[in-house]
Amino acid sequence: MRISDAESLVMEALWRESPLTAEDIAAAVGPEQNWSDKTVKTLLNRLLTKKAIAAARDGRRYLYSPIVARADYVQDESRGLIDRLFDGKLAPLVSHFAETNQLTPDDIAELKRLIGELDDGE
Amino acid sequence: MRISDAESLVMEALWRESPLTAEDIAAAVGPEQNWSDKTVKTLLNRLLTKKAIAAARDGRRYLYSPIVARADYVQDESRGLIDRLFDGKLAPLVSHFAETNQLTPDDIAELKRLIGELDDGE
DNA sequence: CGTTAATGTTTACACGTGTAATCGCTTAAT
DNA sequence: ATTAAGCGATTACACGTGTAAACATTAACG
Repeated sequence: MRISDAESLVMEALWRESPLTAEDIAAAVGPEQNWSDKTVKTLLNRLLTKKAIAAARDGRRYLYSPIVARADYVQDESRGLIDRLFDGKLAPLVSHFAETNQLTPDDIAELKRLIGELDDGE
Repeated sequence: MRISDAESLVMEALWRESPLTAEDIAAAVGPEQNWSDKTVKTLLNRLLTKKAIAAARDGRRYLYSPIVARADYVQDESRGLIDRLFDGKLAPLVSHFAETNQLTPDDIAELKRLIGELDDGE
C-alpha cells in the first residue's frame, strides 16, 4: 500500500533512527510540520495498518520501527516518476536537469565520478 | 495548483498534440485507461478550472490546448522528488539507480555522453 | 417544427489524506 | 482506593481524486 506524503515524514524519522516512541517521533517531526501530537498518532496508526511500521510494546507505550526499507520506498517513488515522465529511462531525467541548468559544478563532478565508476565496475 | 495523476494522462495527450477535442482525447486516453468519455470530460473540466488547459469554442465543441508546459510540469515533479528523497541533489538519485542495478548498458552510454557534453558546454 | 443525438455542465459518491478531537484504559500519585 | 495524567484507539471532518451518471442545451435530421 502507498505511503502518503505526511506519512513519509514519519517514516523518515524512523529511518533516521529506530525504534522510537510516539513522543520521540512527534518531537522529531511535529515542530517542523506544525503538527499536533494527535496528528502524529494518527499517522502512526495508519502506517501500522499499512504494515509499513511495527510496534513493540514497552511498558505502557510502544516502540515503533520501520518495516518498509527506505531503499524500497525510494525505489518505488523514483521508478514511478521516471516511468511516468521519462519513458522509464534515467538519462532523459539527467538530460532535463542539465538543460534546465539545475546542475551545480559539484553535481557535475559527482556525476562524472559516478559514471566513471559504473564503467569500470560493470 | 497541482495536476493529479489521472489529469496528467489527459495532459500528456495534449502535450503530444494540440488542440484536440474532448472526443479526440477520450479516444487517445480512454481505451488505455478504461475510462468512459464521461470521466475524460470531468478531467478536462477540472484541468480548466485549474487553468492547466484552455478551451476555444469551435462550433458546438471545444478545442483544448495545454496552458501549462510539459517541461514545467516535469520540472516540478522531478524537483519535488529529488528534494524529498535525495536531499535536492541529482547525483544521489543516479547513484541509487546504479546501486540497484537499474541501468542498462544503453543508459550508461547515454549518461556518459551527457556528462561529457556538460563538461564541454559548461 | 419537433425529436434525437452530440456536447458540455452539474451533481454524485466512495476512498485516501491532512489534520485533529474525543474516548477509554492503565498506571502513578495522593 | 480514588483520581489524575499519559497513551493508544476510535471517531470526525473537509478536501482532492477517481470514476461516472444525470441534466441541459443546441444543432441536425426527418
